[in-house]
Amino acid sequence: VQHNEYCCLCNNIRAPWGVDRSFRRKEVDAWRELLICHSRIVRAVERELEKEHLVPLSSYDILLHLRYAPNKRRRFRDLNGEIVLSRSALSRCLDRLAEAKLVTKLDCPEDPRGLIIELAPAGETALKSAWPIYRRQIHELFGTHFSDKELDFIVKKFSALARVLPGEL
Amino acid sequence: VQHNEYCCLCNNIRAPWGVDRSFRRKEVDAWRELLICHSRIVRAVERELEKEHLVPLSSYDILLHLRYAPNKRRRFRDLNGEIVLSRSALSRCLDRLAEAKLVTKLDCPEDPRGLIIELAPAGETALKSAWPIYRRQIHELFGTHFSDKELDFIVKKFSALARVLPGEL
DNA sequence: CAAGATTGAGTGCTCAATCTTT
DNA sequence: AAAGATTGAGCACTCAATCTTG
Repeated sequence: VQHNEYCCLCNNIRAPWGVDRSFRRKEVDAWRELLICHSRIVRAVERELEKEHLVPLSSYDILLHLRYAPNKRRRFRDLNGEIVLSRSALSRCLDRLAEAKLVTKLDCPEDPRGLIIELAPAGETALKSAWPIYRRQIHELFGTHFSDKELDFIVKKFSALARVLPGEL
Repeated sequence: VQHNEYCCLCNNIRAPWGVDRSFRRKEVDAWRELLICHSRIVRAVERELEKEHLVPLSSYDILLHLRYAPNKRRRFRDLNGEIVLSRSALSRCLDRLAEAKLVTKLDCPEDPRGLIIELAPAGETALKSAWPIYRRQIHELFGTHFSDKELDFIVKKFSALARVLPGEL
């Protein structure tokens, strides 16, 4: 893959229609490289999880939030916003997880409109099974290429960025 | 959004089923924050582009590669691998772009099996229209939060990582 | 058979509309 | 009207099978 010869997201001195002096080219370059790495790593991880008949990343994320929530329960409203999925995607993903008996849907005592999601035993098992594979993939495809200091930098900057970025909607 | 209270991808001292001393927690933390920022930024950018009736990121990426290719032409085979999309996704996206007259499909002289994609004038216009919006979004949601040195670091490390990562299967 | 590209079936995400309860 | 959650229609991605040419 030639990232320098052919551009992805304007890997050239000039913007598509000419010189654009008012932007930092670095910003676009950095963003482009992040996009490329992200897509490759995610694709590889998803393939590996699928191959081993394990839950996909989106489900993993949900199950893990539940695992560490008080009583292993969480309101739909709260999951939404903590999680990478959008509201409707979360709703559909929870349907699948409930169908597969990995989570249980419960009525909310305080608010009849509300929905409580509880981690089912099978959900915890699914989490345990997926972790070694996921962990190995993160290490091999990502972590192993960075030093401790570099990882500290990424954690610090990107968690700050995440807090500033718009969550849902 | 509470990334510290409830975990996304194991934001806790322990792995789901107990202590796992053999991995660097930093790796998972860094990966998690990248995932979150990526999903939020991409979602925001896509929404903004859509709102302005501009091409989505996947199309933008393809058109831009063509814009800087010799004669504004590129073989399908070559586009695949330079681009974020997978082979079948690229095929379908090119169908849409050809349908919209943003690119033209041509026969390949050297190899009858081959396919040449050419950037059409309307495609170049689409690129020009989308850039200011895209550029602004990258700046506001991403670039503005990093110093020059930090961006240099990201470009350096992630472009090196991209070269090491598996491209298309 | 391998390489280049497309296609069918299935899955899952998107927005916007909807329904229920406050 | 607003908040909480679901749903319908549409779109775009995935893998695997297919077709064509070398």
